[in-house]
Amino acid sequence: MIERTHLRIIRALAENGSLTAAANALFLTQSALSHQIRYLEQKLEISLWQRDGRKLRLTQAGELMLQVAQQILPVLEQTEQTLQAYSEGRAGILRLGVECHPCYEWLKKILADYLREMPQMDVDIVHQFQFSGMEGLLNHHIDLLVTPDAVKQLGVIYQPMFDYELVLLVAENHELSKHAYIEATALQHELLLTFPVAHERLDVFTQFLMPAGINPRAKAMQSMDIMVQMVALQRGVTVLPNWLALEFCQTLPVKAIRLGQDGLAKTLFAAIRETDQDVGYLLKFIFLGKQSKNVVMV
Amino acid sequence: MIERTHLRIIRALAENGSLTAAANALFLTQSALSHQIRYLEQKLEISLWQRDGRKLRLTQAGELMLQVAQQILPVLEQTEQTLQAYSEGRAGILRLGVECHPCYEWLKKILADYLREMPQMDVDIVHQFQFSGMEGLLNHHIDLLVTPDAVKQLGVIYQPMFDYELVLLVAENHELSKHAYIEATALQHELLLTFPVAHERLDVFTQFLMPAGINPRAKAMQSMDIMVQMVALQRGVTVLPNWLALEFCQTLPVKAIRLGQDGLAKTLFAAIRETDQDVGYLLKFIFLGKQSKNVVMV
DNA sequence: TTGATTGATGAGTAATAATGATGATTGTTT
DNA sequence: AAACAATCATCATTATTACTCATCAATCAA
Repeated sequence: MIERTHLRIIRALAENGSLTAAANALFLTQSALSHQIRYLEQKLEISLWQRDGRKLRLTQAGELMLQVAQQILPVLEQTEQTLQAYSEGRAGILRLGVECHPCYEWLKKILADYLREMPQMDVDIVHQFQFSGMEGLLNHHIDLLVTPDAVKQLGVIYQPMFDYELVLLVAENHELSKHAYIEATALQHELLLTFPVAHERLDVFTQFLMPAGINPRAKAMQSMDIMVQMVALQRGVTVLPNWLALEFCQTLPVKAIRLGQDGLAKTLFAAIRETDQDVGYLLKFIFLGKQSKNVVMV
Repeated sequence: MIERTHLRIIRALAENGSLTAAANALFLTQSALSHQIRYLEQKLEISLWQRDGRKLRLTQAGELMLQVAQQILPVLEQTEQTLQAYSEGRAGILRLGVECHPCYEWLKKILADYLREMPQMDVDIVHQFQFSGMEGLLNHHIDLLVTPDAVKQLGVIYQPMFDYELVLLVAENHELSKHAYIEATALQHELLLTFPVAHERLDVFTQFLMPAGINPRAKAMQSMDIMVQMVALQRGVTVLPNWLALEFCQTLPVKAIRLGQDGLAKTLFAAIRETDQDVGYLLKFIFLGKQSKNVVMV
């Protein structure tokens, strides 16, 4: 019954004083407005205005409609603006998932840039999942998953963002610190400090130690900073992304050493649902992620 | 851009789970809804939903639209209901003007009935006017004027509601109380207690005393009740509508006497603007006013 | 695999909205 | 007073928009 036009007409009439003026303001003819309101009046069996001389005067019903118009039209106009922002990928909620500790460290470096460039965006970071980050992505609990494992999955596409290398971190005066690189056997009798996750989810184990049949003592630590402190005090060794390791090398007596002759190369991927391939704010994140070398590698 | 249909469609989709179900709920075809949203999506360059299997899932933009729909649609629906009530004359604000004291007394008797029969109506009573009640009516400060003077006025029509008679009220043991009626000369030496308005606006003067050239002492009183008390105590006489006078006769030692052989007949009119001739809540008031004999004459 | 369900899409039709022309009324100016 | 300008209502016509029908593609269950 009551359509947006009717509200617009009533408001324009109130603002411009006459139907003709209102029509001009709305880029329509006076006739059009007259008809529109007439149809509504017929439907509702009500009078919205009365002629008073050659002007129109709103009836009580008309005044009510005007109030409603002044309440509703701004909401619609605001909504259109916000949707516009959505469409240009400027606004929305970026729901990010991160599963691994290095991913989270990397994300912290990236995020400030993203928020600076996308002032209308909110960001939710999820790192606890019922089952896995992938499941969170498929269930629409998150819209983008930062992961180093590009496991093939129907309906999900991956974009590589950031290449890095996992390196061993040892104390500067540790005997291994003299080597340019080490083999798995060198770790046989070391204490390996790790993030508190299953060994199957740690690349040092799956891609370096286990293939060589080596299984050193390991100790899970809650805080990365304490982990590194302990390395500096020769109470163990650990494995970190090279860009993190390099940072610590600058402030602590620790040294980074390549794992294997060729190093243990990794890539951070952005996983998104295939259906979200052209969602602006996701693409923007991926774009910034690909530029992250400049931000992360100080 | 965003029209009511779009909001209805999004809401129906959210409520019914599928487009087809939503279409049924709206008595439209699935195709119609699909098209409508498609056009809007094109206009706004935005996606409101995505296919997810054979169901649809709202995007963030769609969720925003849903919120807006849930905010706005109830307002419109409520407004239509209220307008419906307006159209049937059930709701609105009855802005009444009263100029004379007897009118106000009469109104007090009527009003309860009106409010009882029109539960959704509010009533404003205006008795102070810049210039006159008529001016208030023409300026749209009031919509109905209760007046005993049906002065011809362009654009204003009168409806007679209630006939009454102005009578003299004297103490029971006053010498005039023996007469069935009195002439103006009988008041020559009486103290006339009046409402606090100019004598030209009092019918006793204009239609009874002045034509006979009589000009008794007069005293304006603020309260009608005190005025009558003083009459009962022989401290003066006064003139009241017969139905008010009769009430006092039942509780106080006072008597009502006709003014002149034929009595001083009056009529209360409802004055409304010609343009409001078929405004329901005004007609209802006039209708009840015409039945007021039963209410007022106990 | 088949069949049923659901949504998208294109073409055609029905319904609605806008226009232009005209007449009536009102307020102003000559 | 009379002529004029401004304003709104109304009618007939045209332009636009919304809806339906038919059909296709994709999904899901039997």
